Amino acid sequence: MKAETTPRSAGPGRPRSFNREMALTAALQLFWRQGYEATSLDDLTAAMKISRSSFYGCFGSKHGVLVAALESYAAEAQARLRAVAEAGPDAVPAMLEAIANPQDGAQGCLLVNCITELAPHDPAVAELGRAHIAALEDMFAAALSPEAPEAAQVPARTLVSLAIGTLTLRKAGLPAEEIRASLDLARSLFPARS
Amino acid sequence: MKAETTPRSAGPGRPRSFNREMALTAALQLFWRQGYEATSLDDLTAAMKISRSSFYGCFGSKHGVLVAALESYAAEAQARLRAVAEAGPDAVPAMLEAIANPQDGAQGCLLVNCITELAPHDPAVAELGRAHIAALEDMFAAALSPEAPEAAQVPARTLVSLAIGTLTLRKAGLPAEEIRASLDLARSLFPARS
DNA sequence: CCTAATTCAGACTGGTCAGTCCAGAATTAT
DNA sequence: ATAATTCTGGACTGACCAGTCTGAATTAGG
Repeated sequence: MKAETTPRSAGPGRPRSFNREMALTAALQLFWRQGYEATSLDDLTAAMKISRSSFYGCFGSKHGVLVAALESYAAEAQARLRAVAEAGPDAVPAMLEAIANPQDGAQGCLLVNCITELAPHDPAVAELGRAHIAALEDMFAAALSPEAPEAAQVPARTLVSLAIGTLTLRKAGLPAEEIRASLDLARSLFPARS
Repeated sequence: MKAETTPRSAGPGRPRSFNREMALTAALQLFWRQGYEATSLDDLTAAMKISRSSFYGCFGSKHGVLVAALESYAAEAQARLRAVAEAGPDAVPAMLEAIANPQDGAQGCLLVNCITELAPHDPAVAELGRAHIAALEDMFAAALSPEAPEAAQVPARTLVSLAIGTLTLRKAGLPAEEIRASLDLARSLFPARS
């Protein structure tokens, strides 16, 4: 039992001079834009505007801040998608659009990026990835079949695959209208109300 | 006009003591398993069994060998898929299976991996990725509608998205039977002969 | 004010990175 | 043979890597 890495609750001592959430968001953006291996600790501390000591004191390691960023990202992405799902009557098309055609430009989904880059050698990332995929599936299943979501798990998974694959097309730089045509077709195959 | 990086055709001088194709294949496997950034030059030269001098003399740079490996990979992957497409009457399901459920285990498609890791900052990789995706689309379109492939371009693109997305599910470690169920559903939505 | 606790800035560490270079080895042309 | 040309092993380079450490700054309690 030695030093904790998490904030030492209250008590005496100099207070932290930065906001953990803000710093985490800056790290998240950097990982999103550049990927994990391509992001150095100097990149991170510069973007987060904290020193190396603060970084290690607060997040433990480069991998630690990645995991924290992925958890934060997954929670926010799921909340956003849930809001889309509950917003209107045609949930499935809106959800497909929200995942596969986001406003964030061509940087894709942070979790998909990290699964592709790291999952085979990083169990923590793989586990977070599976959990996120399962959450997306559940939301699609609920939208496809509100009364019996468990019966719609397979088509829900197909839709998740399709949305994720479309992200790769975007990332490769395919023209937006070509992507839209393909998504429109996909939507037509999965009627929102069964 | 100085040294060429490609084999100086014939002429005097010591002949190369390694096989370029074999070395390239070793590099390809390494990039496939580890990704680009995570693969060091020491990793590469060890796997290729050549010295740094030979590496730079033959391939020019780490990025150069990646591009060569991607070109080789794309050609072989397309040839393999073409063979699958021409093998039997039910081309579309067989092609989906070949892409999304390969025997290579959970390392995905090298080109998809590299698009995700590098495309936004690497125009050469993005271009190779788009070309490969277009080639896959053309093959699916030909399988969907042999007489008028251009009319099937949109569903073909949808199928490519789906196959690529399924690869990500595999990479995250989803159980094989869950993936199979989703692929089976997708197949049922796209009848092979129109 | 003094002490304990905590954070912070940034110097420092040993190791690794991609890429260069050179001396020597291997081969062909003359 | 000898010269010309090319390849190869591996030492070398300067930059950068993730992570550690020291000492000063800042707070609360006594």
